[in-house]
Amino acid sequence: MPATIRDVARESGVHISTVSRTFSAPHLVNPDTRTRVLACAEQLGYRPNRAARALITGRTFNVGLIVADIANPFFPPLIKAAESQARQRDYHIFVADSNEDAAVEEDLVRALAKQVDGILLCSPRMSNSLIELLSRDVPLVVVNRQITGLPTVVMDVAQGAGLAIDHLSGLGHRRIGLVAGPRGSWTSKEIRRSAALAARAGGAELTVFGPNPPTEHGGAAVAEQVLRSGVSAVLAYNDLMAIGLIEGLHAQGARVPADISVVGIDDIALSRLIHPKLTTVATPAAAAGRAAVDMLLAHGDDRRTTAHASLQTELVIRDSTGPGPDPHSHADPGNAAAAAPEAVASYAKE
Amino acid sequence: MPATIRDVARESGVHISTVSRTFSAPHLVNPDTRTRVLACAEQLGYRPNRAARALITGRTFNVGLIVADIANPFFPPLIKAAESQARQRDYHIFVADSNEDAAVEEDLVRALAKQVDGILLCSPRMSNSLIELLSRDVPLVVVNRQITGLPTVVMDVAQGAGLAIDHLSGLGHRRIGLVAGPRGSWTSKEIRRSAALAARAGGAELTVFGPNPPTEHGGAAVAEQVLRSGVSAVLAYNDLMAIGLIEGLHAQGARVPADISVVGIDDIALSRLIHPKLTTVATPAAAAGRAAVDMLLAHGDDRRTTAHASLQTELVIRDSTGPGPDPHSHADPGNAAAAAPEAVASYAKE
DNA sequence: AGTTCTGCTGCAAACGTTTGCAGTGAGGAG
DNA sequence: CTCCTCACTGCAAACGTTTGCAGCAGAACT
Repeated sequence: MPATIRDVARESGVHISTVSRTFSAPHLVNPDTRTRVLACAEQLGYRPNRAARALITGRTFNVGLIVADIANPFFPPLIKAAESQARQRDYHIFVADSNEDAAVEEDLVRALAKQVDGILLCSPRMSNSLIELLSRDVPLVVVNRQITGLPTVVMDVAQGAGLAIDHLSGLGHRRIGLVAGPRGSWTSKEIRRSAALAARAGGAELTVFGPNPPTEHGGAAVAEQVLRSGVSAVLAYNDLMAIGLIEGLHAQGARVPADISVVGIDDIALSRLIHPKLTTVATPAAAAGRAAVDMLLAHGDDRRTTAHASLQTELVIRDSTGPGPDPHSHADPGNAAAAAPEAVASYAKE
Repeated sequence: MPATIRDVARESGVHISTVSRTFSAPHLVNPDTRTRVLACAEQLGYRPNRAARALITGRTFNVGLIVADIANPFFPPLIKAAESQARQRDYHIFVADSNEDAAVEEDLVRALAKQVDGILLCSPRMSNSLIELLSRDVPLVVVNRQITGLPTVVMDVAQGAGLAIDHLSGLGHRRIGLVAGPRGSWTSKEIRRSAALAARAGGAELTVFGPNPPTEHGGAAVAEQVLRSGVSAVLAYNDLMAIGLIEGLHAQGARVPADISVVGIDDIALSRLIHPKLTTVATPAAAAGRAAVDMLLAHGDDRRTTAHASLQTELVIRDSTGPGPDPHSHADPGNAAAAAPEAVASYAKE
């Protein structure tokens, strides 16, 4: 029913190849012919069939975008930026949600592979080796994970976590908790690594809780354990967890930041809206989305270019952090000792 | 480079048509042959090329999903549900963001039309007539707008707005404000219509502010005007605006709900996390996403089925609403009179 | 004048599938 | 034994493009 290239050809009295060239290689056709063809096309409402084009050129002008959880407010700005950037280049974006599940993620990559020119893998939960394997089938750009040999875009969350810990130890906190993210997360490992370093440098002790689901609920669930452990400040894997944690702490009767300080990571819109306003590490999600699309598309034909982009993060100090406890009245050491094994146990788990 | 149907045929010693049937009409091929073909396909990593399939069948197994703003937390749950529902039926979803712009929206529909089997138009900003026009090119399901002659899924926000106003007038509020949404929004009109009705029934006066951009910022921007108008309670077009409004009111020194009550619409995750917890009308976004996909896909070949789904909403009373002002000490009537023209003016605008 | 070049256009093969039709052989009915 | 049916499989056309090649006219050289 819709007009095809043949209809336009017939109407404008030229061969279909000329019509084709009018669209895909305008400089090869006589200006007069071109305007005539364009007029007919316009009048017939002709739009090239992308499936047919894809069939022969092998390029679909689509890109896939796989995220762990669309409902996590960290992702929408990234998706939005990627979509807009892609659209500017006449690309469209398939968005898929892996539900934080590595197996689903793999399925999605495989399913999408045939109908896209490349895939943006955001905060993947798969193993590196699987990702490398899949990248042989379809161009991949990995966001929020460093993998040598593949193009990647990461937020320098290690730097950010370091700043956060420095901030806390600077406020006098000597026992700091880290609420880890989900199991497969590279970011979570990075944060832990960097936080541990910074804690040591600042003369503080770091206790790790997790892994946990990276949601508000995941944060709330660990609140009691955090409180029992006797830490006076906590860095959470992301804002959502930090917010959940604060809720949980309030529910347990603790005050933030008077009794315990909390720092998040991401700086989602939400973190300015809760009470207390969240101190957090701002990550440039939109910039990452744009960079990833650029990288995928620049990439072009020469597959083996493996660029790496590392985006700066920034500590945003708001109201959820305050001075550490008075050194003479701090928590019962027995309690503290009890907490240590937990930390070790969860450390070993991942 | 990737395996084609021909490779599988050669490997398993059958004709390509048999391979094709193995996948698209398994009952037509001998079980033995089928298993052999499947084995070869598996081994070669064969996946049918959807573009080629689309070319001949005319079905792409893709659907488009256009929203006004991905970053609006109302949409992600809807998108997530739609994506999941679609994936269950082996469909994939193109997500696009119109930036609240009707012209962009039209472009997106046109661009997507050729490569999807149908489009979900969520909270469109286009005119009804344009939507009807476009629906001749591509099957459309409209979400959050009632259009006769097209399949639609709406949240019964009129009912919800009525409940909200009843709640407020029940609390003794006699002068209620309505912070309207964006210009092209059907939902905003519905809310206004229903709120006006309910206000009259409850013996309250309704003052309309807007239209406004449906964002936190849009809500904050109108705070001062709301305060000056002397209303003691406000219903906002959505939670985001309600939250922005509360921020704005706080900034002006007003307390919520002591000085002024605020009700939102949507019940986004956020509304439970701010302080005070927001009283709001819960809309079933995920259910709407699923219903819309079902409708589009059930639709199938017989184009002219125009189902309508109307999803129940529900008032969730939290902490941002409280009793109305003491009748003897209410706002300066001169002030109130000054506010009325504003309302009328903005009413006429849309 | 002959030759080459240039700018444009047509021809036809190809991309990887699906699908109506025709062909095959085996088994059952008469 | 013959004929019909049935279950399966092969054949080839089609879907709407792109693109290498060839053709053709006229312009610009020699």
